[in-house]
Amino acid sequence: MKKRTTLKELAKELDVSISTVSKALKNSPEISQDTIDKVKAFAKLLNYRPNNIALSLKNKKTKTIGIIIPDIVHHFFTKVIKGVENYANAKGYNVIVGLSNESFSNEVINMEMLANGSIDGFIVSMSRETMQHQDYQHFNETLNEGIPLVMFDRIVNEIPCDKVAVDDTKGAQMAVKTLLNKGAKKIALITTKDYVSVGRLRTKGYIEALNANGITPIPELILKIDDDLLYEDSLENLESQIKMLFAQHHDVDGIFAVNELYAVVAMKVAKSLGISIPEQLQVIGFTDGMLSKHASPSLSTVSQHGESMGQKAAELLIQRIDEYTSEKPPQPFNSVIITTDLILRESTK
Amino acid sequence: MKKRTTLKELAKELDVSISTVSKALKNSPEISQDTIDKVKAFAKLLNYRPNNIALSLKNKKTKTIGIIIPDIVHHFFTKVIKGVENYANAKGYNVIVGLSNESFSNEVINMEMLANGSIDGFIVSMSRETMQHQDYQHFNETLNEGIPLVMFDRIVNEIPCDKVAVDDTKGAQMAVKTLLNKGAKKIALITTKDYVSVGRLRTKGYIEALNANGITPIPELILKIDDDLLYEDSLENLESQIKMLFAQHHDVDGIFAVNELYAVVAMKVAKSLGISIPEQLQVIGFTDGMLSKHASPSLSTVSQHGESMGQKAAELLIQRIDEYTSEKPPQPFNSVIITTDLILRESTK
DNA sequence: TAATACTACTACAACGTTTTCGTGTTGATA
DNA sequence: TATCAACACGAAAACGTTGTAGTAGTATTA
Repeated sequence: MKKRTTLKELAKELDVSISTVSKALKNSPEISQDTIDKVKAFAKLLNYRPNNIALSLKNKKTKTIGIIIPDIVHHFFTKVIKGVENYANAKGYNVIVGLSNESFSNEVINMEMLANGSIDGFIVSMSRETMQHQDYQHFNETLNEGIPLVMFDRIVNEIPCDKVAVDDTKGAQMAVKTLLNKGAKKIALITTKDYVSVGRLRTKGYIEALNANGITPIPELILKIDDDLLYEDSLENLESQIKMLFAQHHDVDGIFAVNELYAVVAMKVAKSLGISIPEQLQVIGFTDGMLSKHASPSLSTVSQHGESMGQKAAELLIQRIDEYTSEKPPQPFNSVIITTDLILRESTK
Repeated sequence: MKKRTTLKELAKELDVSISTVSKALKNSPEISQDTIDKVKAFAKLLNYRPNNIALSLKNKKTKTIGIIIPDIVHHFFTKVIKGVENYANAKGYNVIVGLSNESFSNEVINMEMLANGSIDGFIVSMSRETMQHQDYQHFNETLNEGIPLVMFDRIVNEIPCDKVAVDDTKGAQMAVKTLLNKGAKKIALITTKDYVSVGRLRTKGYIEALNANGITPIPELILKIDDDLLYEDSLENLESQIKMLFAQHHDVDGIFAVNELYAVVAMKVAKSLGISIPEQLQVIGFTDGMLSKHASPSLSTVSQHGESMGQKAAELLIQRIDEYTSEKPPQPFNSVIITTDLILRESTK
């Protein structure tokens, strides 16, 4: 196990100064071609590679961005990470991932752990708890310290930063409108509690689409699921609520769910009750993940283009980092909307 | 936008030396309580936090580990990351993610990008291309530079390092044995090409289980899928191969697939052919992901415990990092096997 | 009262770079 | 033969820390 080669070592061996070595490796015109060749050859021999940490310290930039997400076992976030990685890597940046596990304190701790010089900027999707508490102090502190921040998906207006989101309302509208067009008369909604911004916005889209078609939304058809503990385990609660819905409203012939899991579970319950899809019941979900694609019947869904979101977020962030370091006049903050697409599969007629 | 506070600034304002400030913040007995209190109060006021990069440079350790995986849009890897993150964070480490996208050169580039001082160690699952080329030079170089490395899941004996893997062969054996016990007589296998180590090992388990029960494996029943381009898109190839299998062997009553996607697709094809599951055909997959849980019928599967793998890998790596820095006598390399569990659901009787 | 021992600090080197500002040697010019 | 570029290189500061090795000034001891 050898130690890493440093400029100092090269200098000593070649009997020149550190400066000379450094300049030679950068093809400085100050250095004779002879020396350049010698230094380079020797550097190659010893497999010299500049120490990134030293460079970070000197340049005051780490070429690393931090992405903080609530959950990594989740197709959508995974796609976003992929988009971020792709763009960031192409720009010479590394990506460091922090998981909040939907917990406020984890989010804060994670950000503090990184905001000590380890990263040049953040890409964040808030934890559920943060949305609930509406405590955005850690974001503002980060911004005050001069660390740029881009929020995505779960965004909130109070924070002055760049944002990337999906047109949740419009996507939901489109989905519900499509169900109506395909003949559904009584459409139920399975959504989250209102503090989840995306759930709230998609609910809004659902209601607007109904209103636009002269249908008065029926509160009983709107299931607001509290998925505090849900996610991986204990879907029973969800299943039983859906069962009750079907029991009380046997004429429901359309379901719009704000994520693919809810939609798939709804289909499962429906099938177990002998309801045929899409003949008797049409279903559309949100987020185009593995589940939608491989469910049976496969699920029509609103695609969020997570990878594009990640790319855009990374682009905005790196742009902002450049702006900060170049002391350019600050640009106004961007709010980019990634448009959704409706992907029709077997769960709709 | 303020700049970050440094020791120097604190020192100047308080009219003491930098050393005094540094020591005061660390409660050094060299410093009077009076000064300590003053320094701390002022530091809090200015929201001082030590610069991590400077510390990394000084201590020659970054408290960061790099994890290189072939694909992040994949439940298993995602679970592993979660496990790594949890353990690493608890130990004060950050996790930086590199994606190879199953490409050899991406893997090499990614590792080189990080092996310049940015990280203290690697956790790696090889790309498919790397397995194919059998070119492990970049791993060995990394090790030679004194950067510890832990491989997981897709491992290979040639590399002298710690390893964490699943008992692929045994897990497959168990699955096939279970199918046999549940009455299956003619069991097909859907696996990968042999250069994928886990596919090869699971195939081995399949064959051994059959042999142990006095059944001679039939080559035609073994589908070796070339998923070079597959994954996200173009499942048609896979579907048509499975269709052909059923056409030629209508009496197949069991399927073991080396991942959940293959299993789910197999079920889909079977259902489309009017084959009932689990009555006429029983199916078991590998990897307990979202698909298995929410497929219909839900899929019996061999659970890999990705999170445990990640935890264990992180544990081994951090242990090794500590060993390297403390100049302790080197311990022999560990090869940890995470045992699999068979989770029985609706796709088996 | 001089030697000694604390106390409470400060100076400085070091980690590995880059970069600015010298500086000594050539060769050409007046 | 002085003067001055041009050339090729070196010294040193800087990035923000930490820790070792001083060093004043005061208090204790012989």
